Amino acid sequence: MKKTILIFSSLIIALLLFFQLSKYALISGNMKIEITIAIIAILFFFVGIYINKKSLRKPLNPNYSIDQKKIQELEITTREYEVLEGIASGFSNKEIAEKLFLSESTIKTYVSNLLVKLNAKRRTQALQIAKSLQII
Amino acid sequence: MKKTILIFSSLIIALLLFFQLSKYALISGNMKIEITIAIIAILFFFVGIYINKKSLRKPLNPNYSIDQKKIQELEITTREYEVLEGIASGFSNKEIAEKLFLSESTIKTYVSNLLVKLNAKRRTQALQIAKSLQII
DNA sequence: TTTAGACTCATACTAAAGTACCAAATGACT
DNA sequence: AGTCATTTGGTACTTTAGTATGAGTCTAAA
Repeated sequence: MKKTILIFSSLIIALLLFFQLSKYALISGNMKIEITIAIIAILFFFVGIYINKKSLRKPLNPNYSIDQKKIQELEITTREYEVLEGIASGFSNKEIAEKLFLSESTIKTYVSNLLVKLNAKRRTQALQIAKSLQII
Repeated sequence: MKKTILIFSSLIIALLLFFQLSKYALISGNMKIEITIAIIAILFFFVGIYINKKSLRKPLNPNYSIDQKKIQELEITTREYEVLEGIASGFSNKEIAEKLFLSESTIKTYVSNLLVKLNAKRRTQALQIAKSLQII
């Protein structure tokens, strides 16, 4: 936010200076009116692009935030969620077990729990549902 | 593409007209130079914003557009891709077979082909890879 | 100090998924 | 006419995945 204010203030100052300069140049007859207008047009064209880019960057990222509330609502525990992440990464139960230092049996238990909680029949369906619920 | 050209041409024409008008207004002394410049500045500011939005809409949505070239590069056939979509929707081989009016054997063949082409060991990994390659 | 929830693991299954081959029909291209 | 890629399917087999059930540990709360 502080940065934005700084950028905008310096922008305004620069523009004011530019106006004064262009006015002086016109009065002293060193510059044609068309060129002045063209320069201003180009300048503001890019200012518009710049401002627009700055303001657009923020409302775009939030598409990727995970819904923590939903996870709690579904009563998905920490371990279960870790297993879900493993599934999303394309790991087998054995691989997930190795990564979490657990036995494959334990992973199977968690997977079964997840399938019930997500109302899915398969891990791939669990992924699809988890994505639609934005919990992954 | 045709639309873009049309918009730009009409934009250029409008600008040329505006330039002529502003010059006339200045010569006839009906308008002050500062006002003219201010109008031009504001106009181009918004033109810049508009153009930017137009041109940004394409590189932004493409986060969700599938990479057809990649699909061809990987030599994934139509049927194989349809099966991949079925997997992404969380369906079992049998369910995919029913939806495509094929036997489960055939689906298995396609799945195996997909796994080779996507260099994956499991269907879940295939999904993860397919997503990272933006082909799904 | 019970109690409930989360975490852990095991056994014994059944059901999917996946592999390795093979084979035949089709359609486009040479 | 012959080649090539695609599509389709089958058999036999191995490997994962998933279910059902039971049980032990630990911790925080009632």
